[in-house]
Amino acid sequence: MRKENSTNTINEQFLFQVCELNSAIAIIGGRWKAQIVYSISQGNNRFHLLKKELPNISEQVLGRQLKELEIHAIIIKKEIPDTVPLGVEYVLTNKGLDLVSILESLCNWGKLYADGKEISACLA
Amino acid sequence: MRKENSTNTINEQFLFQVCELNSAIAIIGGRWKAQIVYSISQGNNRFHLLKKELPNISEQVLGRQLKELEIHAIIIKKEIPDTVPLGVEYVLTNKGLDLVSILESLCNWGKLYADGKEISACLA
DNA sequence: GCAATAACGAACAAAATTGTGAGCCACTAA
DNA sequence: TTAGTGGCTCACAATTTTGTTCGTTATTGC
Repeated sequence: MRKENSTNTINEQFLFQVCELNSAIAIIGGRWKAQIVYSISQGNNRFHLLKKELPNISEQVLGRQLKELEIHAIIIKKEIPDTVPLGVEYVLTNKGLDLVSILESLCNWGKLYADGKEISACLA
Repeated sequence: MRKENSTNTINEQFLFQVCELNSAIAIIGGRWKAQIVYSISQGNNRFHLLKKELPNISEQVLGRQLKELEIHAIIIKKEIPDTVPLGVEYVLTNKGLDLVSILESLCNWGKLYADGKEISACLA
C-alpha cells in the first residue's frame, strides 16, 4: 500500500521526527477515527453499535479503522466469552483515554467559533 | 476539485454534523498543517522562514496549506509595508492561538507514550 | 546583463485514502 | 429452509491529497 520511497512517505517520516505532534495527527487524522474513538468512550464499544451510530460507514471501512486504532494502541480488542456468535468489545487503553480528553478540547474549540465567537488577529 | 455528491464528501459532511470535533480534525489533519501552525506560533511567521524550517516542502504546497489555514481563519496574512520585494507576515488569530495549546497537548500526549509510558486496557 | 530574493499560481502527475461488491463462519429463530 | 446476527476479510474502483514543473512580479547586488 505504502511506497517506501515516495516523497510523500519521506515527508511524513520527516514530520514524525520534527515533533510527536505530527505522529499524533497521523493517528487520529483519518476520516472516521476521532469519531470512533469518541463513540467508544461513550459506550458504543461494539462493532454493531458503531455501525448504528455511523450509518454511512461500510463494514469494511469500520473494520479497517478499528484495526489501525488497535495498531496504535488506542484501543484493545476483547472477545466476550460464551457469546454466540462470538462478540467482540473494544476497550480504550489509558493512551486512548488520555486522547479522548484532548478530542473533547478540540470539539469545544470547534463549537466555540462555530457558535460565532469573534475572530481577530493576535498581535505578536 | 471536490465532487459534490461523492460518498466521500457526503460522509465528511455527515461527520461535520455529528460533532465539531470532525471539522476541527479536517482543518488540522493535512500533511503539514499542524506543524505550520505550530511553527508560526514559534515565530517562523514568514514564507521563507517556514521554507527553512521545513526544507522538504515545495513552495507550491506551502502556499496551498497557508491559504487553507487562512480560509479557516487560523491565520491572517499581513503585508509588511515598505518592503521590497513586498514581504508577507502570517499572524495567528485568537482561534489559531487557542488551537496551538491543544496542539501542545497532542504533542505531549504523543511524547509521553513514545517515551515508553506503559499502555494497558482501561476497564469500563 | 544575470542571478537572487520573497511569495506565490496554474496545470498536471503520483500516491494515498476511502468506498464497493462479494463472501465467510457458526449459530438461532420463524 | 430461509433469513438474520456479529464481525469481519479480500480485491478492486473512485476520489482526494500531495507533490512536480514551470512561470510570474519587482527590485537589488555583482
